[in-house]
Order: sequence, then C-alpha cells, then structure tokens
Amino acid sequence: MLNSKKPLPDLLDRGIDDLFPNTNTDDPNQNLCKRLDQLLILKKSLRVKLGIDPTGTDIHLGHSILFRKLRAFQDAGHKAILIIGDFTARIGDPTGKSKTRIQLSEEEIAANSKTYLEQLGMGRSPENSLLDFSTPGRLEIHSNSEWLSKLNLSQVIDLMSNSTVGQMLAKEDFGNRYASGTPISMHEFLYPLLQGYDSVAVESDLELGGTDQKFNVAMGRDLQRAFNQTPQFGMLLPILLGIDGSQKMSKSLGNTVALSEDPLSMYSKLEKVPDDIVNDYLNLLTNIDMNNLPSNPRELQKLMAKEVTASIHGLRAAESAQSDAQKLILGNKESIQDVPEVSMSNLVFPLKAFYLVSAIGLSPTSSEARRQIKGGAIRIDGEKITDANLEFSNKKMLLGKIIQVGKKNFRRLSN
RNA sequence: GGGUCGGUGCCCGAGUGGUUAAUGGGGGCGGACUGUAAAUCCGCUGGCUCUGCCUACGUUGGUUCAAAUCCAACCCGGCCCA
Repeated sequence: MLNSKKPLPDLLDRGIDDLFPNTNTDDPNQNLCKRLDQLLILKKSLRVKLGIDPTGTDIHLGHSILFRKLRAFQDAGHKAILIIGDFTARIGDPTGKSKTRIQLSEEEIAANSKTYLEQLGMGRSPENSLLDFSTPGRLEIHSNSEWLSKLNLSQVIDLMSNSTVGQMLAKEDFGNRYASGTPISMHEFLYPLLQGYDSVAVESDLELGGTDQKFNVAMGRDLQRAFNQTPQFGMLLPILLGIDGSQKMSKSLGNTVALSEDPLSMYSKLEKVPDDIVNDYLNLLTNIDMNNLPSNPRELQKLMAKEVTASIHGLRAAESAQSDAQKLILGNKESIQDVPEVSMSNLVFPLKAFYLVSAIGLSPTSSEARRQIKGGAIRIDGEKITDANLEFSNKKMLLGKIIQVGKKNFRRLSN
C-alpha cells in the first residue's frame, strides 16, 4: 500500500488508506519512516494530532478507527495531541454535508466534550480504554477555543488570504453544493482554515483523519508552511461503513454501533452485518491476523462480532455476549447472563404492555411500541405478545423476565 | 436592493378549499425465509398509558361552516440583474 522501502511498524501501518507526503527518499520531511528513524536517534517523539468535534453525544466504531490508530502511536512511544473542536463544532465541518449544519450551543458542546472523554476512557486504565490517559507524556488534550477564540479579525483575514475561492470550490462537497444551487454560507469556508490552524497551534507532526479529511489536513500543511513550521504528515484512514453495509457509519443514518453500548447489543448488531464488510471491520477495528481467518462466512461474522466487542469490552464480556446471543436465538433464555438490566423502579402498576415496552426504552415512543406489538415484534421470555393493552398487575410477575423487540434488542427486568 | 421561482412528514416528492395524519418512491422498523446475511415476499412507518384526544404542510395574522390548498405581511433559500 505504501511505497516506502521500509514499512511502518505493523500497527501503525495497518488499515491506512493514504499517507502523504510519502516519497521514496531519505528526506525525513517527505517520508514518515525516515522521520521516525530520525526521531529515534534524537530520542524524540512524534506529535500526532487528532481533532474531534463534539457534535454528538456518542462515539461510535467509525470514530474508533482514528482513536485506535492514535493509541497505536501512543503505544509506540509518541505523543497524542487530542483536540476537542469546541470552537469548530460551532461552525460545523461542512465535509460530506449536502447542506449547512445546525450550529450548536456552547452548553451542548461542553456536555458532548465531557462524554467524549469519558467514552475514550478518561479515568480508566490503559488496558480498558481506547486511549492511554495515564502514561506520562503520551497525551495532550486541547480545546481549540484556546487559540481560535483569541484570533482577531486581521488574523482571520490573514488566514483567509492563504486560500482561494477556487480551492474551496475544488473541494468536492462545496463544489457539489455550489453546482446544485444548495447554499454555502461564508463561514463554512472558514472551517478548513481553522482546522488547519489547529495544526499550527499545536505544532503537529502528523495529523490523523478519515479519508474525507484530506482537504482539511492538507490545509494544515499549507498553513504550517505559511507560519514557518515543518508541514505535518497526513495519515488518512478509511471511513467505516455502517452496519447497513451501504453508507458510512453515522449517527444521523442510524447505522452506528456506539462504544457505550452493552456487549450483548454490540455483539448482536455486529454479527448481522452484511458479509462484504466483515473483513473491513476486522481489519480496521481489531488487531487480528488477517491471514488466518475462517472461510465460512457465518463463522467469520461471529468471529468479527466477538473480536470487535472484545476490543471495547474485553474478551470475557465478548465471549459471554456471544454465547448469550446464541441462547437467545435458541430460546433458552434462562441461562443468559448478560442481558442488560433495566429497573422497574419508576413504573406504576398496573401497567399495559405497550407502556412497559416504551418505558424501558425498547421502543422510542409508545405509539411505536403499540405498532411493534401489533406487528408481532415483542416477546416476553420468548413468548410473543399481540395485545398492546395486555395488563400486568404487579411487579412480581415481570421480575427477571426478558423483554425482546425483534431479534436483537433485549432487556431483563429488575427491581 | 430589483425581478422571478420556491419552502409539505426522516429524505425526495404529489396534492391547489371539504372522508387529508395528507398519493407515490427511498430509507427505517417488524414478520416469513435464511447463515439472526443477501435476494425475495408481506405488514407497519406523527405524538399521547389510544374505543378517544392532540400536534402537523416556512412564520404570523385574515377570509370561510371548512385551508397544506384563498388573501396579507414577514422569515428563509435558488436563479437572473445591480
């Protein structure tokens, strides 16, 4: 994939879509391997930048590709520079967007930032988290408002002078929107420049991003050059397809697996992912040896679901999720361990079936719960119920039972 | 700023006074089948502790027994002109 003579170390190299510049020379500014060699001699480490805009509340497997790579660099002794794009989140990255994003409030952004860090494993040991938060010297966390909110208008104008309208329109998203007559607000042009300026601010040596970030990462190089810094390398990783197998994983498309999901839900979603993306998931979300995979597609799927679940929740949890998923299908729910529990503490009895299903979060709305019952989607301990108004008179009769919607959503009722 | 066209449910898009929660398609969800896959077939797809009640067709106000549909003002956008 990479044309350098000497490959990057395994885990740094795995699953890369693009690395630039990547010239086959000895110049450490043109060849990342040479840079790594040079740093080794100097006993220095690489500053590896990854920016994430806190625009949602959940980090999903798609994002995790980037964090996994960042972690690989940490483990190789380099310094992760994590940038929380609190400022840029207010603009919204126009990449991949066919229309202007809604701007978020400061409160939303602050709340999202917090949950992001928690999901990345802040406060947990490196073995149990996506990033290494505790080894000294391996992580710097910044909010880009630290520098972006301080820019004055003339500095902003200066920044803007580094780019042309032509360049912006050459960017696919802007080009398409312009061509199709969809509005592009002026402030959206600022986004790539601000992301690029982040690289200047943190003196990034290498920026990680999805393949759709090429323009923005390249902008970082341009700006660093303008600020007399050595331009960063850009390492682009593939965009993970969602569990529908057709579109990129994205919250708004509803095809995500969130890191915060319990092992059983995660496993259940993953083992039904379309065949043709199973290898991608294994390659991008696990460190498994790709040369030694089962040939049976169903086995492969199960292996993938287990490995990916293990990468987030640990092997033990993944194994028990796998066996529980199996049991659920076979219908012997008695022996199931890890069905996520949900408390009935704030339910008022007697209550009707449709209300129960929505109240414990298995259906988004009570209307949907009614529909699902009518459609035969709801089972209680494996028994299909068909009457939405079925009444349960007391808590005891439900305690410990497993409520199931469709084939992949389960809750065990607890006190 | 002027002219012109347009703003409908998750998305696209019909509907131009009265069984309209609003045709159709996409997407999603569920069922059958299967490998809990794909393909295919079928059903559902605003909310509400629901025999009923609420909220919806950019916003607000008006005409009318009755409005997504007519009128007015406003807001937002495309294109053309400045």
